[in-house]
Amino acid sequence: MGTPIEQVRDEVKTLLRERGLRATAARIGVLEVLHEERLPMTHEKVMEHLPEGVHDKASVWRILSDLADSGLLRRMDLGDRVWRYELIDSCRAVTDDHSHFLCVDCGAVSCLPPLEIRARHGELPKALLGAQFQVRATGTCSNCLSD
Amino acid sequence: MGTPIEQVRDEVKTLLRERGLRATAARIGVLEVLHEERLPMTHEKVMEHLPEGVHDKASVWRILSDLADSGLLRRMDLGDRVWRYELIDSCRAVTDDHSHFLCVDCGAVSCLPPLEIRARHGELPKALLGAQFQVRATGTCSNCLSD
DNA sequence: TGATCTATCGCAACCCAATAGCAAGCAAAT
DNA sequence: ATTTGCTTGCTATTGGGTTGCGATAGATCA
Repeated sequence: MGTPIEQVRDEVKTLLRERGLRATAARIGVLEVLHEERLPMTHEKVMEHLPEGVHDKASVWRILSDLADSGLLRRMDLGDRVWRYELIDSCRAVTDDHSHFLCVDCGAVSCLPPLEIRARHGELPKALLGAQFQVRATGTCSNCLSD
Repeated sequence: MGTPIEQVRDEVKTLLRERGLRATAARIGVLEVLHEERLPMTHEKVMEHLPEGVHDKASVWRILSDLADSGLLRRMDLGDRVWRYELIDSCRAVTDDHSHFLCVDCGAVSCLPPLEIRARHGELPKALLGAQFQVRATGTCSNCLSD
């Protein structure tokens, strides 16, 4: 059935076409990068890993937000005012809306296990029951701690 | 003891001087606005409420971030990529580091009661024990729901 | 396989919140 | 009242993100 890379490429093409999007080289490249890293990446980081020939800032920005709109990527702001994108597929096993840990030192991002939120005293206000909660944890990761 | 407004002004001056900051008209104006609103405000919103004579965008930006650095304001990003500032003093009664709710419809911000976060299964990873958690809730506020 | 249609790309110019640099202004100490 | 140096206000710049538009190249059909 071809090499693992070809296999990923085929899966990615299918994903795109399923949503009525053309499977262009640029989109495939972006998705492959995200597939390989399996973590939320900034536009800048994605650019760094892109294959030769795909290097237009605006295009990659458009690709990232189009793919997020069509449900292939999750778009998030971890509080440092930079959008990050993550392949939804690679995290579906964890939880559909999981949280992240951002190392304030090196900027590394990691995924957190499923969390739950409660009021510390009494119950949550009713208006909040339908709200969407985003949790982010910031701190120093174990790598940076040992330096 | 003077009018309530004069009283606020005096308190604000004291707060500034306690941290070695000069009690200038611009800083006092910013703090008074924040004191009156008692909610996280964007730079833009602060500008709208400033008294005559304080009009410089860059200065207000500097004031806001200086005051945040010196611990008078809390600086936060509620996920819409705009900094908001809130008088720490005005919320001390609630909790020292509380969370916020942002209405995605009208943009109104409100404070949440103290929350606690747990892992849904098992325990939190040890690395997270020293981390700082920020929770933000987004949704539709009761005002907008009834429209 | 080649023609055609049109989504997408690549380029360049632009937007805007946020910062930096610097001279003039003003609060505070003497 | 004078001096000192923190702050302001103006201007220029940065940096993440966006837009307009002609050119390119997937997808579809003959």
